Order: sequence, then structure tokens, then C-alpha cells
Amino acid sequence: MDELTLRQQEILGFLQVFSQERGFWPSIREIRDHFGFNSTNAVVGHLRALENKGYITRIAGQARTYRITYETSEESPKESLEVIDMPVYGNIAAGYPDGIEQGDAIDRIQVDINTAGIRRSRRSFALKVRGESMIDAGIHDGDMVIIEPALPNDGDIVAALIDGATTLKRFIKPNSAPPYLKAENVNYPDLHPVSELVIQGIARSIVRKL
Amino acid sequence: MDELTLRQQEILGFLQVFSQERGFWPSIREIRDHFGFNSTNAVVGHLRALENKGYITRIAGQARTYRITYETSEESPKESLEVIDMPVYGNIAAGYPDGIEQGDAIDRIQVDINTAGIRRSRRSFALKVRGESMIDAGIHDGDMVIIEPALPNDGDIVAALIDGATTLKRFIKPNSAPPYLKAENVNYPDLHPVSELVIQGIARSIVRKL
DNA sequence: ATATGCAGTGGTTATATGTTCAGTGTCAAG
DNA sequence: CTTGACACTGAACATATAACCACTGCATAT
Repeated sequence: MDELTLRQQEILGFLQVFSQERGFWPSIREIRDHFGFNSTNAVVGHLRALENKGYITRIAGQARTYRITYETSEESPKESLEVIDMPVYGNIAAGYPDGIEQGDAIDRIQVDINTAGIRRSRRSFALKVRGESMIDAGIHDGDMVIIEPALPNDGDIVAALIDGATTLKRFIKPNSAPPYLKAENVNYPDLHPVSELVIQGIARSIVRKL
Repeated sequence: MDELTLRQQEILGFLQVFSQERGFWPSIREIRDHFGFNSTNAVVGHLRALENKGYITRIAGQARTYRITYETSEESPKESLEVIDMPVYGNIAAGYPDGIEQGDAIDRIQVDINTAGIRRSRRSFALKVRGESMIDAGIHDGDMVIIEPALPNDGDIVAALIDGATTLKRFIKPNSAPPYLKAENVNYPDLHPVSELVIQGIARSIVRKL
């Protein structure tokens, strides 16, 4: 496969993006306009080059009838677009992290780390929210919350283990007092831990199916 | 969604098969030849019917620029864990589908179709919510909403074009009155369209970064 | 019987679109 | 200095393609 010039790579990239987003192929004039050319012939030359080098196929004389025969390195261009797979738990029975069994997951979810707001190679997971205790923070019953195991700061929404069950609460850490958990719902009381506070992770993002 | 006649189903099926196998859309003449018609006008009538019933979208006067808005009888077999990549728009200036420029995407998001609650049709996109007009539906400023182009039913949350900008509203379709848009915020009035209601798609899921 | 929607013929028109021809300017290799 | 590949301008030209109008035939419903 012959090498492409910079310009030719740009043209090919535009073809791919355009067809992916719009669902059909651009006309020569649309390509011309996108690159700011003044002549359609500039485009024609590049398309001919792409065709000669075997990257695309066209049907002579017909409109918008391309076919990309060779995909350029468009798989996972940036590391920020890395997709990871996480289990979704309905509840976490025993104390994280040791107590989680694989079979406990009620579902799996796949999101890129940028969207989920998490780091790679941490043992993140998702939690299905039950109850309305965080409704004032915009977290509703049935939402999936993506949790990243980390030490919480004041104000973070965390997944915490209380009475053998996991709930979502806001983590409050006063300057000169032990931290406690606060529900974002006026009808729910604050939770001051009697012995120890087990934080399973920080909520990084929310996914809700409508 | 209106019912299709037998002939219209055949036409729609041909569109899908053709575009899948060839990689681009058939011209009206190619459709005519495939069905053995003697007049292109036979095809035009069917395409118009399909468009009126909301199954496809076309761009007037342009060649081979279809877009299937509603997938018939096609169901993803088992690969429900398929991850697709969608652009994220901050706003869609002019009328979708024509007005989208390549550079308008402010980000990209990758989620598996099962989590996002969408079909594999690849025309879905995400919208960054601005404002508090849907706050009572739990949709906040800054949320990303995954939109799937489709015809809305009563009660769906839709992305709609109003005054040249895209907003998220609930679609209300009374039995014997024209449909209108309702903001899920007591401080916002209902929106009754003066001329035409341009629905860009149905909100399928929400992703919020905390 | 009269209307209405669906399916189609036949021919015309406007334009969207691909194609070709004759050039210009740049830059690197021989 | 010349050659050639590359990137592009500018102006035609041919046709692929969608759109339009008038009309026919056939059901089914009012």
C-alpha cells in the first residue's frame, strides 16, 4: 500500500468522518468547501490519487458512490478514548474490596474513561442506585453511578458501607470533627458513623437510562 | 409511527440492503430498475410516503443523501455489548440533519449500546445540556444526553429545534390537538410551535460527570 | 356514484455532480 | 538549470439525478 501525503490523509479522514456522521458520502463540492478550495479540480486530483493508491473505490460518473477499501489507523486514536468494561452491582454485600464475587454483578457497562471521568487501571465499578436519598443532588432511583476506589475529599459523593449494605451519600469532613455522611434529601438524616466509616469509592459519573 | 404499506416496506428494505451491501445509497433510478418500474415517479411517490411517515430523511435536491430514521425488523442478535462512538454537540445551530458541520462536535463519547439504550443505527449523538429547563426531570445543566433520531411518542423527552437552537423538552401529543413541548421546570412555559416542530431525536440516556 | 388513497406511466425541467482542459506556483531531486 | 511530483486555480462541459406535471387504473370506503 502506497504512502499517502499529508493532504491526502486529510481528505481520506474527512471522507470517513463525514460518512460516519452524516450517513452518506460528500460530494466533490462539499469536500471542496470544507477545505476551502476554490476549484473542484483540487479535490478530483486527491480523489484520483487515493483511488490509484487503493484506499478508496469510486464509480465513475455517479454521485456520492465511494467505498473505503482501506481504513487508516482510526481504531482508538487517543488514549483518552479508551473504553473499559465495568461490572454493575445492585448491592455490595460484604466489605469491598475483598468481598466482591464476580457473580454478584447484575450487569456490565462499557464507557470510555474520559466520559466516565475515571482513571485507567483502577478497579472501578458501577452501582445501581436504590432509593431517593440523593435526589437533591440529581441522583435518582435506578441511576447507575460509576465509582472509582479512592480516598474521598470533603464534599465528594461516595459509595459507603453502612449496616452491611452500600449506599450513596455525600462525604462531609469538618475541620475539627470526625467525617460523616449526608443524604441529599431533606427527609433523610445525616449519618454519623458509630465505629468506622468504610468508603468504597468516589462517584465519578452517572448514567441513567430514560 | 404510521403503518407502511407492503410496497413501502419493500422499498425501505431495499434501501437498507442496498446501503449495507454497497456502502452508499441507491439513486431513484436504481430503485426503479430494481423493482422494474418504468417511471421514476413511482419511486418518488414511495420515498415521499416513507419520509412523511418518518422512516427516512432526505435532503431535497441532493443525490443519494438518505438517512434511515427508523430501523425495521433489524435487531442486534446477541452482541449487546457493542460499543459505539458518538459525537457530542454543544448546540446544533441550523436544522438537523443538514446543519451539522464537522467541527461542531465538542467531544466524543463511547458507550455500549445496551447502556445507552440505543440501536446500532449509528446516527445517534450526544447533546450537552444547557440551562435548567428540565431540572424537574432530573436533567441538569452540563449533563450529556444521548439522542437517537426517531419519531417521538407522547411523553418522550426530545431534542427539538427552536429559534435556531436545540433544546431538550418533553414532547406532549394530545389526542385531538397539535403536539407541543413542555419544560420540566415550573418557571418555564410550554412551547407551542408556531409553524413546524422540528424534532431531532429522542433522549435515551443521560451521562453526567460529577 | 363519488370520493380518496395507493400504485404506476410518460415526458419535461432544473440542477447537483462528476469530469476534463489549460494553466500557476512550490519544492526537492538529478 | 531542468524535470517532475504535488497542490491548486478557473472555466467550461456532460450527464446523473431529483423534482414536477398531467394522467390512468384499481381498489376501498362514504
